[in-house]
Amino acid sequence: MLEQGIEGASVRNIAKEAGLSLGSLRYYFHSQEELMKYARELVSERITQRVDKIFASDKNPNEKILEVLLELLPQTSKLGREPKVRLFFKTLAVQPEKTAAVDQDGVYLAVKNVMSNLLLLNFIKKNLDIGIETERLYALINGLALNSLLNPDELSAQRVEEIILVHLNSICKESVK
Amino acid sequence: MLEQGIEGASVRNIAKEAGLSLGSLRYYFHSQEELMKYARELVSERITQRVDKIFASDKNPNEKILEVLLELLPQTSKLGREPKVRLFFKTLAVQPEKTAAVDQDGVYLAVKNVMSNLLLLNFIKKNLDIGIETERLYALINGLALNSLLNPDELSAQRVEEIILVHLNSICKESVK
DNA sequence: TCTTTATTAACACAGTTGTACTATAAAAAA
DNA sequence: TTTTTTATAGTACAACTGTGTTAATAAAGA
Repeated sequence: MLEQGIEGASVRNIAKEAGLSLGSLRYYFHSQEELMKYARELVSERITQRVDKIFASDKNPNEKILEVLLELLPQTSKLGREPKVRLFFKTLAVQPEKTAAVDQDGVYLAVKNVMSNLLLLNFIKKNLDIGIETERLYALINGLALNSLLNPDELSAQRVEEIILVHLNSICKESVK
Repeated sequence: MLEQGIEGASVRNIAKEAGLSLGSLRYYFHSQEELMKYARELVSERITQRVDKIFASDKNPNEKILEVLLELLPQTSKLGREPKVRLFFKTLAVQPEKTAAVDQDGVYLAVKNVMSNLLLLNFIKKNLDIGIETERLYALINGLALNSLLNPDELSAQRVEEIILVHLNSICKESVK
């Protein structure tokens, strides 16, 4: 996927990349859909694990939350390949009859996690609707992921971080900076 | 594209949908890339035209701006198919060596237009970086487009409008409501 | 009327796709 | 040792892909 795009992710190419024959690969995965589903869930799990690890570290909350959000984006993730591949699957799902559920999206879980943490810390400005703010942040993350992948030059890692900081500041109280 | 997804957009299927033979279609478009480029630009142009039309209407600025932004999203556009197809092309571009330039994206032009209008009207809060706010709004629009297409049930048209209104209010002065 | 151009259709070619089936080798169990 | 799983590889098939070529038809111009 990273080298040849979605079209290159054929069963044959994947088998070749894995050093297996076509028959061998199909011994483990009886269909392409099964293989794709496994990969999709694997990527989601890895992202979730990485996010949990950051949350479990002993930094201050502000740093944690920023680091988590940056970890979800292709340009700024230390994980490297996973957020990019996740977006590939996401765009692949933009197909009739192939819609993947949101709940199994590690990024959505991470965003919800970030928001409930901000709420628990009493960082959120008054009169904000948490549901709407969660979906707004989730959309921002997905949009940044898409844009930074399509236009890495204009939307650099530093730029992405600036935008996320601006957004966080806009939903957090003045005192938190 | 709308019926069978990106994979269904083969030269043969398009010819059939257009009521032409394969040879006839290739008389006008010598390659698939040429055909795709034409369609991509056509969609972008239509969106731009629609946006210009709204800006040229005689409503009050607040209404215009909201209407323009809603027009860029699949669920809320009165244009109907174009924003959805545009997103298909956008996700199609998430492929190595196939990156389409941002400048020819009608949606990006529209967002820039919205921001400079807000600035001209003196609606924007003080101390905001216009460049960053433009990219933030552009990412939000693309994210909303992606999410509402993948999850039309949770992210309904009304919900999308609420989110956009919240975002506009967050970057505009208190007096503008 | 004759000739040139525009338009349509049909077929062929080489390549790729997902899937199914079969034979072979290694490992484990009896 | 024999038998049964586990694992790997190879091949075949039908369907599709983009592209190229060639023939036939309609329209327009000289």
